[in-house]
Amino acid sequence: MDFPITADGTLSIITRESDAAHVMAEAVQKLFPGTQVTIGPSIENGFYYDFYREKPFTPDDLATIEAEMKKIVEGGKPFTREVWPRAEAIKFFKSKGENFKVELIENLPGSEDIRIYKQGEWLDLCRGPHMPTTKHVGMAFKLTHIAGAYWRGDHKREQLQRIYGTAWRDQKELDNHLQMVAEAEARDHRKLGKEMDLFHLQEEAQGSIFWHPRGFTIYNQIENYIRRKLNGAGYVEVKTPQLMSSKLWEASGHWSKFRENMFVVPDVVPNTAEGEKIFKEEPKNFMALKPMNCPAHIQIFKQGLKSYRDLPLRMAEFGCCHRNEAHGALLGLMRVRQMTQDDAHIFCTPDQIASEAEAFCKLLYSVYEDFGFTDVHIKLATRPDARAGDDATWDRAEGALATALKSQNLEFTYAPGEGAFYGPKLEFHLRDAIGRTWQCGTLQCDFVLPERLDATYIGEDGARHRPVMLHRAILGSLERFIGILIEHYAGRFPLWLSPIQVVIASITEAAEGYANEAAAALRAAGLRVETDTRSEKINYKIREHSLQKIPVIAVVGAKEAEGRTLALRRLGSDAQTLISLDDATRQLSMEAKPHS
RNA sequence: GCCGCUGUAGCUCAGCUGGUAGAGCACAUCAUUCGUAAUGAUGGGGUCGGAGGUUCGAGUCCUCUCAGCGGCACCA
Repeated sequence: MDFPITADGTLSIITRESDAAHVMAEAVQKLFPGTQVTIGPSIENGFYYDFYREKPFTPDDLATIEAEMKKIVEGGKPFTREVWPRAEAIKFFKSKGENFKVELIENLPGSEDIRIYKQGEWLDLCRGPHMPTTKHVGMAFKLTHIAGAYWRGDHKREQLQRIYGTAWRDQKELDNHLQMVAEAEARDHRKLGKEMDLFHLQEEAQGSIFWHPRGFTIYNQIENYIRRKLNGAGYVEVKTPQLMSSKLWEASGHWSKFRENMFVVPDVVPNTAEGEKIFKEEPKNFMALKPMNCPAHIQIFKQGLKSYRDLPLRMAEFGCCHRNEAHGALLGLMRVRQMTQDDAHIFCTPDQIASEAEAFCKLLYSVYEDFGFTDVHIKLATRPDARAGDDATWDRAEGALATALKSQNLEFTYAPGEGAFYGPKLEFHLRDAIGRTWQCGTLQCDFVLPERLDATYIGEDGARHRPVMLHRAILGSLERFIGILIEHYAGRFPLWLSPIQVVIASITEAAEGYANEAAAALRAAGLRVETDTRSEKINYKIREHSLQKIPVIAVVGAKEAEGRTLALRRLGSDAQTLISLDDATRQLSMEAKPHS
């Protein structure tokens, strides 16, 4: 950096990544003439640059580009900063056929300088700053992958070719980083899900999960845990229909806005004869699999008269929802077409929003703490362009959510324009193994749906009033949350969640009877226990169950049978503790007791 | 949905320029009864995601299609 700082702001000392992006762009333009440059920011652990080129880059091109980059780095060309008049900059980039740069400059606010960074002959429009020379980039970089991306993030605009890379101070740092990426990939929930026999997916039900017995044990533990939490927090639980008439979705507004993502079922009896059309007649009425639970919950709310004394009414459902997600969006457990939300709707008065929002945040954090999540990223998504409701209502709703966060000193960032059409929302994001963040918890403030579906309560004044509806979920969907949980624990679940808590492995046939007896004792205490009495060596059994990430292996041989003891071995340790069967039962069942 | 990559036994993967499929693990059987991360032997198992095409002949080339993966877009 070779200019004084004149404005307030934070300055990232490390500009290596954006330097590397510039070097990459120069290399690409040298190797692939005619390629247009667009933008190339630094990102977490790396950088990317988007190029416009008819022919996409191939994985082989990456090595060629890297080699060219190394030449540029060795050249040690100084980065120099220039400020150009707008018109000249536009003229220059136009003459080079850099249409995207021209568009960028034209869209810069009039007051802003057109800053150009040069590295020898090559130059780029850039805010900067940069290090003194290209040599400062160093050799510890690597281009990691290629992807498509839209110009300006707009799917109606040109598709660009994005090249991602990562750059570090020295080879050791780079190796470290690559090593960490490899380790993170080993925690991938899809890989562990297969290895640990938790669930699977297949073509015939793409985007929907086949839960295996072990995976479903985890699922049930979590559902039961949330149920206890909700009971303790004053919720009531309901169950609503899977299929409902399109009329209800029309009334709620979802039919017009989200129909293309709904699974619609014609309300017609199909033909069964071979060779005939499936439907005799063009269907007139349609049903839809519910993509969300709120309209159904309002139907329950509307049964009978509600008084202000009934509010806040917190209605929960483990609601199974279907959304016809775009094919390219599906991803393991993280993005599915059938999901079960830990959903609830709080019907309340406007005065109650703040206290309910606050109580919800507390509840959410107590749940996340039980699972050991500390890295939670909160976003407050505000009014989108296409929305229902007037601005005064939006002001109130956004204010209430912000207040709830501030009152608990929770840090958050604004996501302008990303709210739902009916109201603003809080999003609670968690990270997966490779650092991607996923929305899990949410709290949404809705003044619109109660209006559309005509929910009312009788106020103190004897008149009908509109309740406010708070949509909220803590886990989000069981599927996604379990996906994140698998990666979070790297498959090593705490005892209360582990599908199999104890494996009793016998050393010889003579111990088989005692192994079964001990298993029965542990099961009677509520533990999930399996026995392994195969005629295999104990080393073999230990290895197998350790790889299966069984938290406790109890070895029994003649000695244990004789003394009615268990030799316990914990996952991740090779220490053995000899303990009486009675004590083990007490101790393990205590430890396996789920949270509440 | 868009761009790119991938798709071979239950799993992980090999199969160069086209000549009618291989390994390890797993599984089955037999032997072994062996104290804390892999006992040995034998055996069964795939037509190479699907459809079509080129060819005397295709896992290997071409077209279409489906799915998965990496991103992008979307996400009530």
